[in-house]
Amino acid sequence: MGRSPCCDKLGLKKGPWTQEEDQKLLAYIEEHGHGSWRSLPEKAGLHRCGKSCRLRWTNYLRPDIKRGKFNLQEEQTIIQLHALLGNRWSAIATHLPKRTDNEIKNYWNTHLKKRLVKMGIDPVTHKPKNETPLSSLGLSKNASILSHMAQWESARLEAEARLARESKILHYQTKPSSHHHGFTHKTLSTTWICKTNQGKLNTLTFFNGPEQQFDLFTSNQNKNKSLP
DNA sequence: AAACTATACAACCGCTATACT
DNA sequence: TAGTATAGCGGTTGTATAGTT
Repeated sequence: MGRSPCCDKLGLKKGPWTQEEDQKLLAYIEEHGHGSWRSLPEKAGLHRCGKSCRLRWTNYLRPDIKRGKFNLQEEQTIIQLHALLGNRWSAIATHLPKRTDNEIKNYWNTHLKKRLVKMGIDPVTHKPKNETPLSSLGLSKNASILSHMAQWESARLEAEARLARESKILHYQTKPSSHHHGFTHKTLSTTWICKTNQGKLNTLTFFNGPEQQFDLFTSNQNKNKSLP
């Protein structure tokens, strides 16, 4: 309900962090842990609000963060998970160890989204933008894209229905720990069969946890699943 | 070399959910 | 039970840098 007023206080610094500030924050957390973020800045000798400190820590200073370029595998994972989850960056981040939701979100917005648009795929729906009939398209490239999209759409719809059912079950079985999206991604561990538009069957293993294998589309006819 | 534009990403804002009193 | 503080989330903005004219 109540919103933190900490950032509104006068005299608190905003904008890019300096090395000195980073060091102060790091040193404090290494020694004491972050504890209450609200009281941390004063204790650490920083003229920042607690929220700013928390973001700096979680998105940049945390030692278990992998920085630098995303590799192909990571890119594919993001695209695939985005097709299923939409802009649920924190949920996507749980399947990319050492990457932050902020980093993934930025990478999606600056790289991947544009790439899909270039390919003629709507980055929101993950469907081809213009519903041009197959026959009028250059088949080789577009057909594989459309095939890919059809498979994903099929899986996505199946997943949505499944998750809707599971979330109800989980609601009774456990107290949901995650936030407003209504279900706990981390607790789901499911493999099921989904049917593509071509009537083929795929197995889909879903969200076993960050350190376990994320294995979508294990059937043979889906070797073309990867996007360039 | 300077001005302008595009890109990348760090950081902030405002919201909701949850924990606590 | 209601009110408040805090954490976490996604959207958006600001700024530094690279590229182009």
